[in-house]
Amino acid sequence: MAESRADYRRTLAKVAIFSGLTDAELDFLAERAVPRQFAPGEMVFGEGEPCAGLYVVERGNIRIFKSSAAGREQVLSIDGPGSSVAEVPVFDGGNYPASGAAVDRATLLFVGKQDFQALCLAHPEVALKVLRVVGARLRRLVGIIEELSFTTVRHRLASFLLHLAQREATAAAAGVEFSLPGTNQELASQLGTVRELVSRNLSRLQAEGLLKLEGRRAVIPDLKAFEAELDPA
Amino acid sequence: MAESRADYRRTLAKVAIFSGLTDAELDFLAERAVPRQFAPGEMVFGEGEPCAGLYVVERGNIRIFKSSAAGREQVLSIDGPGSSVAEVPVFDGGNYPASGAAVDRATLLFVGKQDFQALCLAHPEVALKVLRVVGARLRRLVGIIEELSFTTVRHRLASFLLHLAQREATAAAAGVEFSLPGTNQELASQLGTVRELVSRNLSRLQAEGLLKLEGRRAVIPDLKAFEAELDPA
DNA sequence: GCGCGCCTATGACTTTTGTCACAGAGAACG
DNA sequence: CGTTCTCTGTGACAAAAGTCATAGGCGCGC
Repeated sequence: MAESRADYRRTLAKVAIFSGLTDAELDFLAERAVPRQFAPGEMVFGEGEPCAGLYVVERGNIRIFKSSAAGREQVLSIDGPGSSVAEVPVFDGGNYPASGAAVDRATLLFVGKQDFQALCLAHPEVALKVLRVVGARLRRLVGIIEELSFTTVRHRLASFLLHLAQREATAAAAGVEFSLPGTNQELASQLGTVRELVSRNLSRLQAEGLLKLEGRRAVIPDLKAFEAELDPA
Repeated sequence: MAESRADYRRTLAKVAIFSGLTDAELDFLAERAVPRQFAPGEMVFGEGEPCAGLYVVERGNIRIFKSSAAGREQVLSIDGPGSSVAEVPVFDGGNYPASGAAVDRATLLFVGKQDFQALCLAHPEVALKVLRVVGARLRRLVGIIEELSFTTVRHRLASFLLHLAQREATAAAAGVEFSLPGTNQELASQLGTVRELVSRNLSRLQAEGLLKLEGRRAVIPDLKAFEAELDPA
């Protein structure tokens, strides 16, 4: 038990909103944090449910999304180890604004609402850190709105691929190779569209020579040309 | 001077994030707040500019929006008296994520970044209140994403009209009358589309008998029927 | 290695959205 | 009163998004 508590503490210390806390303060949280295991695809919380507390990702990834009556989903963010999730509803007392589900096998630490609020009152800097994190989240949402409102599926897909490529980018290498994360369905729900359009647009980019596909491996032969595709449209 | 400072204090006291502060604390802010007047349509701040502080709306309305290279705009929110604006970039140190402009003749109070941060450190509850406000903002953004991603322009327009009508609603009256705010262009940028589609969809709703228009005055003859339009689609 | 389930690709089609051009209503102003 | 400006309404298109149905690939387990 003492050992796992030490583990939790290590996990918590890596989280942006808890950085800078003393060991004693981390222990306060670690003692109260409840670890929870999730299978791939398992729901962590559902949109509209009352919020009991926040989660910290220890292992795996969690996908935050909205779902429509027609069965479509729109991903709002995917958070990995070291991220915290659902800080917001903890504070405004409302329900979860969106659903959360494990992408893969994931371990999360649950921190109760009251414990967290107590911590914030005792340590004003924590609240400021939460605000920073929430600010980043807000920016991301604004970015999604911008993309949905102004750009085409093709553009969003290209921009998504570019981000993937830039992560992998080995300096100024000619051809960047990377692999497509998840299924086309999952890509679609991140881009705010449907499976078929992802498939079609991938084909189209390939036909135009901007992209080469082999299964789930993708290569962008000419990064410059690819980027140029994003500017005008 | 002392008089206008008392005015500022009155204004600040009405703002959600400053509620509960003592008179002395409000004075601290009121002394440092800088009043600024804006003409209709005038820019308050532009997307990407470094953020110097937040604004409190004393009179008038401010529109927060994104604009695209192609000249389209997407409104994120419209805030009236008693609202605060741009709290977020104050905390994460980044630039303004969107632009702000006065809708009508408006008076805003500017509160510098440092003054505000100092206040938050001295009064942890303030930070918690900011988090509540930001939480509401975040929910609204998620709502916009949901609508853009899942629904048609027609649906968004109908839902917008319904909200207007419900405000005006005199109990369970048969026909609700209200007036369309702003031009079709402005409506369009709130709904994430273009002028023509607003015009066309208004015509269509009218042709279907769900709506009656006379200039900018609108009447929904049968609220039930109108609402029913939103459920299935 | 065969079948099954899940995923992809794609053609054909509909609906929705957006663009362009232009005509006309209505207010604002000299 | 006529001019000018802005806003609306609409027809005619063009482009993008989404739907439906179907064929085929790939991996996994029995």
